[in-house]
Amino acid sequence: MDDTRWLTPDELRAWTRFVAVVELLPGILDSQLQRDAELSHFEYFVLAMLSESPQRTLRMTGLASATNATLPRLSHVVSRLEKRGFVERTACAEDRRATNATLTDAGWRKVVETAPGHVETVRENVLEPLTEEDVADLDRVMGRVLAKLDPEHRFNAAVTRTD
Amino acid sequence: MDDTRWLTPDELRAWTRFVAVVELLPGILDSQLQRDAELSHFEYFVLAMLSESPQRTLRMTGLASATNATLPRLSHVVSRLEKRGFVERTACAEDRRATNATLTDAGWRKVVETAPGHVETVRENVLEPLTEEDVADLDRVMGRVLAKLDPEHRFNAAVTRTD
DNA sequence: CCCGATTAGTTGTTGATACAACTAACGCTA
DNA sequence: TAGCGTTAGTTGTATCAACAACTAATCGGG
Repeated sequence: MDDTRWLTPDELRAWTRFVAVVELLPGILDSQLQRDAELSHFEYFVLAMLSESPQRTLRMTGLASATNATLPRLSHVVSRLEKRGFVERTACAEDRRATNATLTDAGWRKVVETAPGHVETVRENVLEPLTEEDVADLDRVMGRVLAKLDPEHRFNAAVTRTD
Repeated sequence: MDDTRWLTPDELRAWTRFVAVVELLPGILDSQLQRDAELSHFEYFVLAMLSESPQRTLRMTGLASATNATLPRLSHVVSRLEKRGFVERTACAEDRRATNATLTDAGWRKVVETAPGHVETVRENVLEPLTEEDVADLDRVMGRVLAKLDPEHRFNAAVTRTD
């Protein structure tokens, strides 16, 4: 009945630590951004993805897939960002079903002024305690896991590409 | 004005992949547990922490800190689990302000029958794509990050301990 | 022994996400 | 060009988490 392949002690310890970090990290990122920019990490991520896109514009579907959001979720978030003046919706010329989300100048400035604090948080909490070799190992290991979780390389498409 | 220490290309790539995994993993864990056991990952985690504790019992405060939950959040979750018969609240004898949360027999059975599927999901999505060396590196790197994020070793106290 | 401060926990409200249902537009085929 | 299936996006509802306010019990001086 029980043909479960349980984790070895080494695997268990690695997994336990990993899942702890996965639980803790979002809270760290969210609270710094919330405090300093009144942005959730996801909202910041949406703005950042747009800021790196040609014309600072992406289709809703493309943006959803790049941020791993469902379309309904993204639609709500973009509505909020639109109310705050950071994003603009424009009709898509080629396909009248589609909607383009464009980063406004105010949105661009928001990203520019928010990024340093965010980077500092990442550096302090994640990169700082790591050696150069650790960073290389992290990159390799996460690359392998990511290949499993996101084989299509949809997530964060602008930056993640290996090729 | 801009004395930000930006990320090097290597750091950026490692971070980008890491944050992608951090975004994707909770959804994977949640949906498997929701589908197979009607439990969120957090609910499962609460039950699992209790199952590993002496007398299958923990104070609310201790359970909150071990699961990185605020007390209000935990209180609500325990209420739900109590309604479903998996957990019982009992008054604490030594400190009448305190409440003990105890895993019931039904809760224990729930953990026992849910664990294999969960472990299988973890194995398939995280451990499978990794070599033995990768697992060791993951353990080391996460240990270092965790030491920064959770210096008190409160999270998952039963298993994470190094000593 | 009593009063302020702290600790433990619960409850209510507000905001965000998931899920489902819906509208609108495209595209293929007959 | 009519109709069916698919794709793009929005809107409404139910659930869960964060935050604040609250109650109750303990602790630590005077």
